[in-house]
Amino acid sequence: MKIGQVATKSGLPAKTIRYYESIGLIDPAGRTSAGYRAYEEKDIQTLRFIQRARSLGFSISEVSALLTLWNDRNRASAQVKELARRHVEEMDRKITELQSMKDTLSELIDKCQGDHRPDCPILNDFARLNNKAKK
Amino acid sequence: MKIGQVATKSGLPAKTIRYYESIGLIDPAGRTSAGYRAYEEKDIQTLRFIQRARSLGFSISEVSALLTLWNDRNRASAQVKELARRHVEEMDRKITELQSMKDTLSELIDKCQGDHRPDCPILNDFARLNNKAKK
DNA sequence: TATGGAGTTTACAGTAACTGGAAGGTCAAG
DNA sequence: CTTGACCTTCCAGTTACTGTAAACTCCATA
Repeated sequence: MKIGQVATKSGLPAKTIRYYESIGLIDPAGRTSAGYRAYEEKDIQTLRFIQRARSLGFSISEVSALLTLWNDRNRASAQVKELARRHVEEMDRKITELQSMKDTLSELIDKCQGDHRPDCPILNDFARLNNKAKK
Repeated sequence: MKIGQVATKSGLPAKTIRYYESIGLIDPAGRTSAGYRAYEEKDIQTLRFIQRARSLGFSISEVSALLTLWNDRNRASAQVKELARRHVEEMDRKITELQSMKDTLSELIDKCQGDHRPDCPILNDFARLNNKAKK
């Protein structure tokens, strides 16, 4: 199977598959006599695994660890769970941070008339000297 | 005032201030006879403005637009409000996406025993062929 | 058989927003 | 005069790709 088909089946762009190979996330594919990359079914499995993990926000290096665990018949599920739990915590931090930024900005927006006049509480706030903490 | 002091007062690393100058976000600073960058109070204002906007998640190019608006005595606050509203929408999208990823992963984690045995619903899910939609 | 188009190859550059590090100049204190 | 703290520039690295170019390879049709 050539890279285009694998791309379709795995949900990853051909370009991305080559990239993953280049950084060593996946093993180099075999080659046809013409130099085209040749894949098998199990490669699609691996690529889909990666696609799924990436879509859940795992970084490349986390995916790499996950792949190792996946290929380890003797792994303890506790290891995987721990990795996943840490990832969820990280996501929680990001969500909280985004939410807090959003709340702050939303408040500012509510205070702004948003008309033809130049007076704007949003810009005023940005320019204020001490806005580390909200009173 | 030299860059170190400005860094402290603005809340931005000196390195970052130089970077902002290099990409044209801020005007090149004046120089002392020794070649050191020399700043005035109003520069700190600007830098703090940038710091604040960046801390609220605006991209550099959005900050650039905001700066232009800030310096425009004839701006309409509606423009600023619109820019801010779009940014909030973007944040909302990100929050929703993160939350959804987190929910999916959390479910998987709940199903995993997390003990010494290798069986792991998390990895099983990653390896499954069709997990685009959850049934 | 020639040609065209789709798919493939590599290599290099660009993206966002910095951050780290090296090599060297400047300045005030001791 | 020598530290040590700051300052300068320049280049590389980070994350995870994506875009582009030039050059094959393959298959089908004219």
